[in-house]
Amino acid sequence: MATGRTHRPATRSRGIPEATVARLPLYLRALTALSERSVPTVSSEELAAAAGVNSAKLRKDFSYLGSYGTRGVGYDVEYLVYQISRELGLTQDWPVVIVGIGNLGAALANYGGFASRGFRVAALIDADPAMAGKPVAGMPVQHTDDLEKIIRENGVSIGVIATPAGAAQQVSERLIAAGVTSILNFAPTVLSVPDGVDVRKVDLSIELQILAFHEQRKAGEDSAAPAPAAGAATAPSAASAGAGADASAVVPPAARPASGARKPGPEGDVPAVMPA
Amino acid sequence: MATGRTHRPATRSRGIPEATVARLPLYLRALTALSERSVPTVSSEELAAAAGVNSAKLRKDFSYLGSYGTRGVGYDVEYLVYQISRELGLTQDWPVVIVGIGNLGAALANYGGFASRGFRVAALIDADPAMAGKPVAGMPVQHTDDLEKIIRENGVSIGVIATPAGAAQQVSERLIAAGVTSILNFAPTVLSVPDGVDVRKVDLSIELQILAFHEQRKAGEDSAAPAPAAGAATAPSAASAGAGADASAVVPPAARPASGARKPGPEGDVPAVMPA
DNA sequence: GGCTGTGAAATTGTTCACAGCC
DNA sequence: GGCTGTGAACAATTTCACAGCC
Repeated sequence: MATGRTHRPATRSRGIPEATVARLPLYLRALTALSERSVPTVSSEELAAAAGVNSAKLRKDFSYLGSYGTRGVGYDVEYLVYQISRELGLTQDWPVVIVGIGNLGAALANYGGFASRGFRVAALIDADPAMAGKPVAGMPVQHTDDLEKIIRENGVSIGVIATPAGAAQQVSERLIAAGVTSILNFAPTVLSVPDGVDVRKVDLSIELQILAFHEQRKAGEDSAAPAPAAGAATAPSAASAGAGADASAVVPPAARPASGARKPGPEGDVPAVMPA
Repeated sequence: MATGRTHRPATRSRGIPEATVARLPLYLRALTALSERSVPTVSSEELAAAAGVNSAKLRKDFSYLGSYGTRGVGYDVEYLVYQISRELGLTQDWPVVIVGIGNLGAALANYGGFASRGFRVAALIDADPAMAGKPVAGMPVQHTDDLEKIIRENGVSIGVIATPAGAAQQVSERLIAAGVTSILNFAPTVLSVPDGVDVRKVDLSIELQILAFHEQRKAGEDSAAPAPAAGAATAPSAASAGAGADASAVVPPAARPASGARKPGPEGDVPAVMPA
């Protein structure tokens, strides 16, 4: 799931499966909430419910970390918080830089969820000279020229990229050259990075597209015909969005590129809605 | 991967595996870029590189959609753009609402990636009366009181939640009651929703935690001792972050809760760095 | 009696490798 | 000759179900 040229079996890391690692932060969040309410112990069933998974999976996950529970009783909340934190590496301080202080970058800088884990925003970096020195989230924005210096002086190994897509690859190269080995990428581009560098992607529109896929299927189940949306009326005509949607959006090509008739698409080839 | 009480085999949807669905938006993005450069055809190898996957996987993925390529030649870009768009349901207009117009909500409202797919931000909603009427991304923020009305009048079936964690569950209930059946949740909470409602989560700090996990392992490989970070000096002491990190963060509990000696953690139990 | 820890089974996802077509 | 489409092998993940301990 992490990108990066992961050629090694990926989970050579130390036995803990990737899927489990991806859930540890979920468990940690649920446990932290319990800890704040001074709950001393939880059963796998309760904790699983709080984390939104099923209990068998949770127990299996924890079994990769060690035997931290007590049969007949459950798990000690504080102890487990600590063990998971340690496993995730959150018992140490992780300075991060955020590059690209637009709307999203500023939102990230202000996001409390970082600081409350072991992450410390060490610097905000932007290419716009007009931004330099302006305070965002109580911290002056610094110019890209100083990127390498900032990385090195702060011992940063994790970088967050929130630049426009066009700048992301170059920014990632500079980050990596300066010593960063993990990147969280919000720009909608595939970064190509050398071996040994981890990249994780968050793409907001991808998530929406996945929802749309399922949403469409739901509509198809209700009635036989693939009806438009769930709600009723309106739909203010003109398929292209209000503001400046690039007109290229979705145009049904004549038919198949070459050759004549083929088997139609899996569900019948008729476009449900077709812009005129 | 989608949350929601997915009890059905999940991929009863129409044969297309979830993992494939999750990659379609990636392919679509790469194809759109090619289309803009007027590239007529691509091979699975080229397209795979552009999308950041390997070609076997891409071909397998496409084979679930149908036989849209031409042996010896490759795929017709325009045709494939259309087929994937249709499969994802992007040939229709999807009005979405964003609830919670803080930093993140505003960033989402301004994010161009939505409009350029089939998504149209139909309304911005916030609970703060002071926000009401204020323009964000060229659109007046509306008050939560009108949530149900807005949903119904616009036929919205997809909602985006960018509220604080405490408000998220209640907002989701109101959205669902008003007709929303898919939710993209940015609040760091597990939403519990009825069957038939899809939830996808994006949690910024979770991604960072996963990176930290791998980062920690890397450090361990370099030298025998688990060295701090990659870079060199600094690390401005004081483990807790600058601003208002909740002091409860990470406290190593005395030892095991009950009983005496146990097998130590998988990697040896000594905490790498321990706040004094 | 209640609940964890874990082998074994079932399911899902990925990669290989090659037949089939242009 | 080049490249897609796909069965078959392989790998990862999830779920089951129950032995083992408190």
